Amino acid sequence: MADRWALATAEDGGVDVAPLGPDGLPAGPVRREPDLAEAVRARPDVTRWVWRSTAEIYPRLLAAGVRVERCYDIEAAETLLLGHEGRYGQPHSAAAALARLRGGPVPPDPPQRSAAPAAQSPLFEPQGVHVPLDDLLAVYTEQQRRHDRSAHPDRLRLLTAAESAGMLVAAEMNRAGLPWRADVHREVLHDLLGERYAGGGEPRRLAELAEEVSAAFGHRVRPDLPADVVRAFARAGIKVTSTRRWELESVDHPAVKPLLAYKKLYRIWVAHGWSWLQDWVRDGRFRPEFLAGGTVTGRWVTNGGGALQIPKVIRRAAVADPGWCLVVADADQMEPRVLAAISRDPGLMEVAGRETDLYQAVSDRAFSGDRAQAKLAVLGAVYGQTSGDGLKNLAALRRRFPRAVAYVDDAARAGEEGRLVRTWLGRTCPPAAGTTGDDPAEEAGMPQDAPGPEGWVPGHASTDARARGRFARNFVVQGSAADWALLMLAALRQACADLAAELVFFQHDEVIVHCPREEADAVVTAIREAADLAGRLTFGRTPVRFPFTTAVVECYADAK
DNA sequence: AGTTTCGGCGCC
DNA sequence: AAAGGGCGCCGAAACT
Repeated sequence: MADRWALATAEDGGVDVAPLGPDGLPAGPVRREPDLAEAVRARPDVTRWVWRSTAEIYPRLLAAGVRVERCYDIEAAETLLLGHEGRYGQPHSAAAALARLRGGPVPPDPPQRSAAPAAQSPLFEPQGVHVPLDDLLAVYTEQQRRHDRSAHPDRLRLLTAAESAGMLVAAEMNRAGLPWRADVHREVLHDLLGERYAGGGEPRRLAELAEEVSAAFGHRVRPDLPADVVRAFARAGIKVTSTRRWELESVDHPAVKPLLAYKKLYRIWVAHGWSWLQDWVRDGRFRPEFLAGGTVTGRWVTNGGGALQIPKVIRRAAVADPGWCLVVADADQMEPRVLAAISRDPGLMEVAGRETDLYQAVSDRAFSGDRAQAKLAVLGAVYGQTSGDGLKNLAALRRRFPRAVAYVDDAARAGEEGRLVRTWLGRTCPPAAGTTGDDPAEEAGMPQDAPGPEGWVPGHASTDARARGRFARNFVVQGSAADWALLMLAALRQACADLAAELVFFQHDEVIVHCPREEADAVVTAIREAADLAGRLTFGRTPVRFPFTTAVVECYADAK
């Protein structure tokens, strides 16, 4: 039996399947099967399913208890290939790809489905899209050629495989959910916010703090309205331009303290309060919808529930099932390690070749032991800091790690000049990212670095172009880190397949595995091995190591 | 009345 | 000390 098969869904709920040869062409007759899940279940030796969209097909398989080993997601591949070819933003559906191949009107992509809170059962899946198997295969074989035509076909193929694996992991995580104790969550809310009042208004603690703020000003002020607060400070003779915390912190006025306390708690209340619990937690699981490849850098996003922004205090409610535990694993200083790997800077690679604290080692070499300064400098280089201490320290960083800084500087220049910028594996930055995209000069194809209405700024680039430069600078690091993280996840997923362990959470450089206590050691080992393997696969032979800090805990809040 | 943008802040 | 990258979320404000 061929290890690679193609699959196309049909209107009547059935599927067409066909084995593929090593060249990607059909190696046997197309078979019509009445049921998707049974068609896949009946072929356990298939190691890779080639299909249109994992997000639309795999949840149906998981619901029927069918797991697949690998897949090739044609629409995810199309997105990556279009970006790589500098055709960012063109429709990525299989139907659009086919139209481009055959000539003819290219259909726009269907609108994105919005998230459904867990409280509403998703009974009504949208009407599926069905592309005939022959058409899918035409797109697929052309995609193989497009991979081959790229500058680094091996890397781009790896990226497509990793993105496809990410789609599988996301679907499995969406099915599993993060173990969540609603009772613990309510306790935390009550401790922080006090009782709720009937009528749905502010809880007690927020109401008290609002009273304190009003009392401090001597008149009624609503702390949740920035305009109200700015006006109140003005009446008190204090000029503030916003109510951001860092600005208020330097203001000497008795309202500041309760105001800052209010804002902190208000945030918990509106974003992760009782209504969040109602909407997103069901049957002991928090169920966000993870979307692999949801950002241009390759980082994931979640649809609903703010799953990637769970405040530290709220993590108290993420508790393993009885007899199980959470293995919480956090990659140590992922971004500078990735910068070392992609820039091949000898000094930074040497530092990143140890598992010990990278920022401490950088500071020993370039900042006379001041770790905080070293960290600021490194992050400033990665984020494109333009002022402040980070910029000053950038010079020291450049002296000691010239290739690393040059690498991100080159990316920034390419971004400013509107050239394509890619991650290590070939994910491509959209040329106009970081801007509003509605600049008339861009539409008219004028030079991207023409001075804008704000006039010429030092650095020989418009404000817009410099924003693109910062974006591109960050993109190569953040995006290459996402490349590595995807491969790490894929490897970890395969290791967990032999265990009862389930991946339940992923956040850029952090992963949570829910497993029986007796599997914890095996999972910790699997994470370490997955990180090593991902480092080798992604970046080739480098001395750079990717250590994780792991914690085996019952409660997420107890990790680190 | 419904939709989009803004402000502020949570996470990395 | 000062405000650089990526996101999502919510209510209010600003629109159609």
